[in-house]
Amino acid sequence: MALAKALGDENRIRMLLALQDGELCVCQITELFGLAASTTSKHLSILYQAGLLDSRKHGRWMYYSLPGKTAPTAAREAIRWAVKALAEDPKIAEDAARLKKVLAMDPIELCKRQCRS
Amino acid sequence: MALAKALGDENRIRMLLALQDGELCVCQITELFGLAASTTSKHLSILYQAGLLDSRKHGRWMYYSLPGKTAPTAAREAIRWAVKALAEDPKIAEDAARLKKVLAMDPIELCKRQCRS
DNA sequence: ATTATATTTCGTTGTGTGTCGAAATATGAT
DNA sequence: ATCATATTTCGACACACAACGAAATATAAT
Repeated sequence: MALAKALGDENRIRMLLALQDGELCVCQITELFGLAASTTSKHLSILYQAGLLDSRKHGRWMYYSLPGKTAPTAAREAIRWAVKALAEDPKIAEDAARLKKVLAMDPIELCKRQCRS
Repeated sequence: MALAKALGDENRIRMLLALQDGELCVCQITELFGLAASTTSKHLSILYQAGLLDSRKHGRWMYYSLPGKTAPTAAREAIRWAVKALAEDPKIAEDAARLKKVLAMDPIELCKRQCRS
């Protein structure tokens, strides 16, 4: 039931799908969606607690990613459904496009800096 | 996205799964969950608008059921996921048990009467 | 036509929760 | 040690929405 609830929020499900191409850190996702960092963190925490995300801490950066095979099958099936269900959604496509820009941003100069590696 | 939101409410997803064994009318679902009739109606309406339910009016009774093959595949996949994801959920099992009692109730005498046929 | 009943619509109320900013925590850099 | 930065936690607020009861609608029964 926590799964369904976690996926019930638009921003959360979009965050989940934004991770399809690999892990992102909180500040990247924050930049991507234009939310407060604390809000982003909360959403990611909810997804994580529902088993929908893996996390990895590296220095000050917290990376979230779609879970691997270790994840409970219920969570993996939920993700597979979400990916399929929203494959055509224009908002998801826009998110993907914006994500490219975020990934291309100069990691140093950024106020909301991109934090890769 | 409406799909995920519709499934994000606990009562709604339980109502959906309660329809696994066939159509039910609003008063039966109302009895099953102990909610106000108007609340039940609203939930069913939201599920219906998301494409997750079929409906059929027969006399004064409104029957809701899981959609057939005519339904959009997105909705059908959502239902398949929900059924699978909550197959083991104790609340769903309790709902199914209570449903049996509701179906066994005397259709005539019931205050919240069962309304079959 | 009138009455009874099933459902929906509407208005209201209360709770949940998404959002933010500020403070706290954690870690890296100087 | 001090400072900078990434994230989380906390408190407050606003808005969404689930719940109810009452009124409205629809249909059957008398």
